Amino acid sequence: MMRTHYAGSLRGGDAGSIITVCGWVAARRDHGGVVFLDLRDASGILQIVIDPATPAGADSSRIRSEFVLQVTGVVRPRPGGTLNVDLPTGEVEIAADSVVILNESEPPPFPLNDRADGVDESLRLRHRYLDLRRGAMQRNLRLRAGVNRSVRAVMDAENFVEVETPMLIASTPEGARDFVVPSRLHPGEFYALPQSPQLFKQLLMVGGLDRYYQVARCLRDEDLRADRQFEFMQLDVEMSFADAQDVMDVVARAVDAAVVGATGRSIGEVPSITWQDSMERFGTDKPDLRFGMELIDLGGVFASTEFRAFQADAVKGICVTGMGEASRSTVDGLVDRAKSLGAQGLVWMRVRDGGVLEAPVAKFLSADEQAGVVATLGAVTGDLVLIVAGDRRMANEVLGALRLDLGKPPVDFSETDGGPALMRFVWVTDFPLFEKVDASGRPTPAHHPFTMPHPDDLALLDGTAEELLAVRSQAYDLVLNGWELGSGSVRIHRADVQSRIFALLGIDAQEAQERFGFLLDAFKFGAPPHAGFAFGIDRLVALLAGEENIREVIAFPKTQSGSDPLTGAPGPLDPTHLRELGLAMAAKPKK
RNA sequence: GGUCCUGUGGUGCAGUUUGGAGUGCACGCCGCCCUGUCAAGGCGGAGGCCGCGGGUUCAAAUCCCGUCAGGACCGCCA
Repeated sequence: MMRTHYAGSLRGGDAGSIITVCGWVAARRDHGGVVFLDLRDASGILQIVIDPATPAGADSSRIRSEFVLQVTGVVRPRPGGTLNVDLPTGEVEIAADSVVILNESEPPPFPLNDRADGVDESLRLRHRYLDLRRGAMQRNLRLRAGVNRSVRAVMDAENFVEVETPMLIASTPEGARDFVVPSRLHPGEFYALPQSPQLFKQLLMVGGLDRYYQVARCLRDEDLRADRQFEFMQLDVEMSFADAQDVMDVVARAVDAAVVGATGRSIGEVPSITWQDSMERFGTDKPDLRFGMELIDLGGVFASTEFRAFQADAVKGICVTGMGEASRSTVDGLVDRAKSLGAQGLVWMRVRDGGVLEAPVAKFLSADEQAGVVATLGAVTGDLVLIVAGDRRMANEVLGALRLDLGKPPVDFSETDGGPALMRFVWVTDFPLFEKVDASGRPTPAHHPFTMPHPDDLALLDGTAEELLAVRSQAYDLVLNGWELGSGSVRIHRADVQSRIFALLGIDAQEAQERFGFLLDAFKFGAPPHAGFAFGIDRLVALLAGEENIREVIAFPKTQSGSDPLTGAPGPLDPTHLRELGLAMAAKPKK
């Protein structure tokens, strides 16, 4: 046994014990005679005192940062006046009898304490094994493990069966770009890595598993973002003989358990909003409910306006509290931002005393219209009113983006100012079945092609493009503070309905049979009605950790360009390896 | 595919706007001093391809072009 205690576990009550601890040197304070060491292990930091007169003093001048030590000594209360209230172990210290240097260390390339907060991320990733020693990373990974533990406990308790699904599967060109793996035994053929276990979990329902879950790795070859990696983890759930509400209830219990475990606070009742309402009020399908600044329809105010720009499909506005004094360049920046988001322009108005509007376009607006803007938006002196007119979807999305730019609070669940931190979960329901309809009248699915249409809208499936876009699905998203945590739906469980949807999507019978024949076949043998959900573990953990970026909660993440500074991946394959796989480079790669 | 930001001793930054000697700050590192510190303190020292390449100029960390790397975003992400 190399140690008797964890360094961070010792308290005043342990005084008098003779103990052995192991860990890394976090700091060394050499007074010429007595030497203080801060010894760090997974549990925390403990002060070691080395008296030059003891055997432990022999090597003390050699010891440097990140040396690995085994220290034996007696726990003793710190002398009066030298207690450290900032340290959980601050009442005690170890008077070292013996210090064994288990390993030496070069000076670390960056500080491993809080000073590392600003260190270049690629340097941290190149030496991730050092970065992981830092308290912040230790906390994040332990938080992550706790979230996994909590959700598993709920799923287990509710009789869900954990089933693993394959990583090497057939490529399906729908949706995200697949990562592919060449087959050695079948030269010229490829496996794909799963974007999600979607089809398998539906097959598990046909297979009578009744309730399935998996903490599943998903892979998508799409560009990376602060909240997106090639690889990510989902709590994947599927339930037979269940409706949307059953699924949402289970997911809410799993998320609640994770949040309670992490923060001690329940998420409470999760409210719902329809997709339609979310788009109209927040200009997005993942609304951040931590603040207001809702989008207001000004169509009524400008119903018979003379102002050309407002004779549009939709006129919508937001009122930015207290921004009326913003500089012209700031406001011009908002105009540029709106244009870059696809707006024709952005009308802005400063609200002055008495509801007087100061704006370049004021002269084009009647007194009634100006008064209507102020009244409808509830604007007061000092506010800035922003209005976008044009296509309704565009106007909503542009204002939704501006709303976030101007109002989004930082990601932070810590207790601030003694008040409760803000977690605003919301279910977004009644998504449209189709995202858009192309020129030939062919729709693309908003969720995935296995989503059950809303029963009231089935008749619209034979309709015009406009009617197709109005078809609602039985799909639902869980949103937290503007982050899409996950989505789910009631699935199609009948071969005839699934074939009809495939046909609508332009997948003819032969193609459907080739790609998804196994699913359609399975549906011929008594597939139960089923529904499911999947939510992103990385995103939930990041939000619970107060991180803006999921790389901070992933042990070994990729950079934005998809490379790994630690291992050097991706890299070239040697010619022998390529030949074995039946592959040849079509062109000399760049670099 | 696109827009924007960043790149200066091991680390974090200032210096770039308005070209004039690698000039500065903090930390770390090395040496010496120091027996109660808490990211100890004092004194001294070492350490630089100003990401890389090209151009303009008498002169480039600084201006221009290109490129690489990292980041934020748009597209993309059923």
